[in-house]
Amino acid sequence: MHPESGKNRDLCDTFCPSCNVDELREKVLEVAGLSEIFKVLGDETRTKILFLLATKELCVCDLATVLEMSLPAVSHHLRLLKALRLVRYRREGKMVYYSLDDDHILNLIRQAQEHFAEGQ
Amino acid sequence: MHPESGKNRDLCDTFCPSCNVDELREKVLEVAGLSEIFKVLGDETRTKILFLLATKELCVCDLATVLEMSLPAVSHHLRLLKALRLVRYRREGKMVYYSLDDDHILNLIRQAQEHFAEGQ
DNA sequence: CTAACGATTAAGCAATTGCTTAATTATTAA
DNA sequence: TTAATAATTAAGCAATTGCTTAATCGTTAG
Repeated sequence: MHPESGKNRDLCDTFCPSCNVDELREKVLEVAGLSEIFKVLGDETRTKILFLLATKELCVCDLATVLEMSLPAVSHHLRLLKALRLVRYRREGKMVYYSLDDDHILNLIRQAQEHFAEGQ
Repeated sequence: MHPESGKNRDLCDTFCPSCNVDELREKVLEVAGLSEIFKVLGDETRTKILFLLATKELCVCDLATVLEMSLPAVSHHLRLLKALRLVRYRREGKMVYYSLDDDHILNLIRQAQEHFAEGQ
């Protein structure tokens, strides 16, 4: 095998060029927890909801109509978005209006649109 | 109920303020298919892989070591990333080296980092 | 050739996800 | 109060996901 030259390697027998495992493990911590945001947007319905709410506030029923989905299904997604503080809600009589509570998430969507637009 | 004033509404009995369903359905098409990118990044391991490969090319075995995962598990993720043209690979002897094939995806990760950094 | 190693693939499984229907809550109108 | 409507919640289910182990492929060394 190879010497234990500060590389913590258990799998490969060979060395990779200038690869310090500890350093890389340290570095990868920068993106820890990040996927939670991406998971939210990983569902098409949720991206659509956020995108729609970015233009104006809408009630659950309207969202369901536009998205052609059942009311509980939409409500389920809104609950998640609410828990992550991405949307806020406002009750008005029998209806509950939702709106975007985090403009920053829109940048992510726009960035993805660019990515998508740039072919590949 | 309400008149069919070009609103295609099936669910609510009431009108929402200045809400044209057809228009919104049109608009929402802009984000259709977008969630595919987010789904990829929705898995922590994949985000980590992309982030690591952004710094330098690494073999599957090294990735497995750094991420403390089994080799097949990592290979599985790389296969997906390869299919989406996010990474490229290069065989060198017994080892296969992967590297980032799409710098644009890094912007998405950075943007998410900003989002994360800005509290909440 | 055979043996060893890195990587991939296959099969199977547990956990998660996103929906459904049904029941419940909140509000308003009669 | 009762009835109706918008929304939420609960329970259950099918599909998907991400892993595991085992088998296989590709390359190199002996």
